[in-house]
Amino acid sequence: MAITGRPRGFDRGAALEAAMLVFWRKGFLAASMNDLCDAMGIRSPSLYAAFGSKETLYLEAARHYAKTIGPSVWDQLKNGTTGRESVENFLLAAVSVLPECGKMPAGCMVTLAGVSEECTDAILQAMKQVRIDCLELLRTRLNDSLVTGELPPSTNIERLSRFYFGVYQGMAIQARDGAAPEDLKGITETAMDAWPG
Amino acid sequence: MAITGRPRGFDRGAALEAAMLVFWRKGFLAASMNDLCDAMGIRSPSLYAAFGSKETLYLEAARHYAKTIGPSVWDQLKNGTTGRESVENFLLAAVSVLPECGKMPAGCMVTLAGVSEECTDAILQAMKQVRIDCLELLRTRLNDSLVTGELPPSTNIERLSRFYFGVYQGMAIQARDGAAPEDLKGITETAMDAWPG
DNA sequence: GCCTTTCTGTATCGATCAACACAGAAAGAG
DNA sequence: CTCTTTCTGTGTTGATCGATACAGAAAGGC
Repeated sequence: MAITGRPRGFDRGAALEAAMLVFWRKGFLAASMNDLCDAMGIRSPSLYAAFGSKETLYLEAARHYAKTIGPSVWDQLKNGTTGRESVENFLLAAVSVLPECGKMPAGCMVTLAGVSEECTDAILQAMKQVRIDCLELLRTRLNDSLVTGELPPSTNIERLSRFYFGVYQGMAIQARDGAAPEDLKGITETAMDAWPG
Repeated sequence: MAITGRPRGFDRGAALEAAMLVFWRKGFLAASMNDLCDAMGIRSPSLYAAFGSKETLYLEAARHYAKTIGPSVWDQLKNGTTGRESVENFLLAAVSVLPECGKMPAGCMVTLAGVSEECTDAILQAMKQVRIDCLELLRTRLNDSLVTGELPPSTNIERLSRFYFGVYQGMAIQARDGAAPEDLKGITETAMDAWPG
């Protein structure tokens, strides 16, 4: 069956990107349909036809964030010969990504989303799952360092991964408050002083 | 001039406390007048007569939070013979305050407020000022340890205070996600490993 | 050409938002 | 008692929310 009917008059991917930026900056509830339509350059019937609803648009925007923005930070956990180096690279990537930069809002969309009960249950659950997955990435990397002997056998991996995750989250909030990259870099360097050994 | 007129039929302080809990849990935007009136046990004309508007009610609720909840954590910075002990007491207080407990929502109202642009400018500015004041409390305490010689003269106080503030903020977010006190305690203990020396 | 299909623009839906008008109720002052 | 003052309850305001109905426009298939 060939495609037929009037073709869509806008770039769906570009519209999704624009919606992501609005949700990232304002959150789910504060981002009104007017805000979204204006940023996406379309009218609401086109939005609903292409994305379903405000809620499903948010979920897709969050997935888009996790695919395009997230990896620039979290993939750094695979970049490093040692666990310590990997974690430091991860935090340093956060230093350069979290501050406001051009059209990109400050902070992390996933970290700041759903911390207040302003979203639907589906959104809260989805965002929480992403955070669980992120924590798991840290846990996995640190566990690798445990089995290779880089970390002493007595190391509490759960505790250490939660700590570095918390450092990332704290940096995300301070970035929202306008912290400069050098401020965040200081946090990173101090956090690395807590590395075991 | 003696007081006259029909006396208020509700406890203003108790109503403010109830409003604080609603704002704390849901945030400014998601907390509707209906939510607030129900929790406070009054009708909206009484609310407006006693508190002005939703915005001024929020600001007063935030001040109430800063006077009643905040000190249980931040006053610990004065409790300790050394700076290290004070900071550890501060974080341990956060461990016991941040998780959900009875009617108290999880997390820190000030930390979670105004991270998304869902509030009025006045609220955003007020909350940011509170966070600035908190950071200053840490900076002051650490500087004391610098002048007493507990911390080496080369210590970067700005960096260290931002670090421990970030740890607190990260703990606040993880508490929102349901982290248990023992999870937060692990973060605290790891963070203390970063103490200079 | 015409038919079918899909998208776009206008205009609007009911619901909910924060805020308030107004009248009655509850106190003290005289 | 009456008068004044202040608070409470009912009901409603205009604005905005997310979401659509509907008609016309723009494409392919025939």
